[in-house]
Amino acid sequence: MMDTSFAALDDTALQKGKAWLARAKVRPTKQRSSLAALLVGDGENRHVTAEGLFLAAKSSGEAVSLATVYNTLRAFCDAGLMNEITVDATRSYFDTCTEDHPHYFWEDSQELTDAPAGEVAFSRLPDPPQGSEIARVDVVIRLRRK
Amino acid sequence: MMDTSFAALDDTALQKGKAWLARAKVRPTKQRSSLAALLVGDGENRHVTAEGLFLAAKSSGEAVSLATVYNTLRAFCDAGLMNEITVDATRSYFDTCTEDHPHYFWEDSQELTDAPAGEVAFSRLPDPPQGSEIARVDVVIRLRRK
DNA sequence: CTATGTGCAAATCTTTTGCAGGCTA
DNA sequence: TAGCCTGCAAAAGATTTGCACATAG
Repeated sequence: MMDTSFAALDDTALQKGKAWLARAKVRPTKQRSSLAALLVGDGENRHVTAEGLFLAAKSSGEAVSLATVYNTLRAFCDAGLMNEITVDATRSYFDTCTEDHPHYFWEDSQELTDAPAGEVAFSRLPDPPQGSEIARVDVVIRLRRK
Repeated sequence: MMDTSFAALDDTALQKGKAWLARAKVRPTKQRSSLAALLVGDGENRHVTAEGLFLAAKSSGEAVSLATVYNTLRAFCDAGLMNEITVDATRSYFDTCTEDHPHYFWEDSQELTDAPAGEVAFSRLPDPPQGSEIARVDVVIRLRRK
């Protein structure tokens, strides 16, 4: 249910986190820097729920309130640093990769991961109905344990 | 936000609704028959939210409680009569078409509709990771007014 | 008649918000 | 210093559940 593999919260990770915030002109408060470090401190893409990130912060020793985690994830999305992915009607997932790419959703563990790059392609896409344009195409490959 | 075009609740629609329930061996109570008539009474596919169906029932004169609408939609899904579609983290949508097909999601009106049949095709799909199989591939084309 | 469904209200769960105090630029 | 940020608790929505009553087969 939660992504347990977060970046370690060391100085290197903190620097990377702060650089990430600076790139989007997001003010680096203590809480935001910690969360950023957990998210991008090791250069990996992450798919998190608010609850998962909250628990990760807590167990890494950084006390951040759940409300702040929500507000911060929202702020990161508004700043273009993350994307919200809709795969489950009851929970929001946030992705540190902001490009439009396909996902695997593991129905057993409720985990969200990237589908292998370049392995999904459309051969046909409809023209958008008149007066509209395609904002994004979400592809979620739902996996079930066999 | 809600689908306002529901089938009229006349005798023909009721018969169709009851037949639909019978096909899946779902007990045709008064409320279920009414909701089924609204959903499939005219043979069209429908994409509804619980709230939307609840309001449609109410304005067609059939008093059904919101809790029952939720329970009923859940029951229809369990019986294989409908599918839940995840497009919005805050609301659940239900589709009377149970085949795996792509959708348009109109971001302005929050409406969900079918994308034109046959207009979406994959040229490549990844092999499912070992030990897993693909349960479904959700494709949601998000549209924005231009 | 018996199992199942219904309605209401209350509970639950996720996410947002108001406000007083804290911290960054 | 001024304005944005944080934390807490409370609010807000969507959905589910407990329980007494109703009803289909």
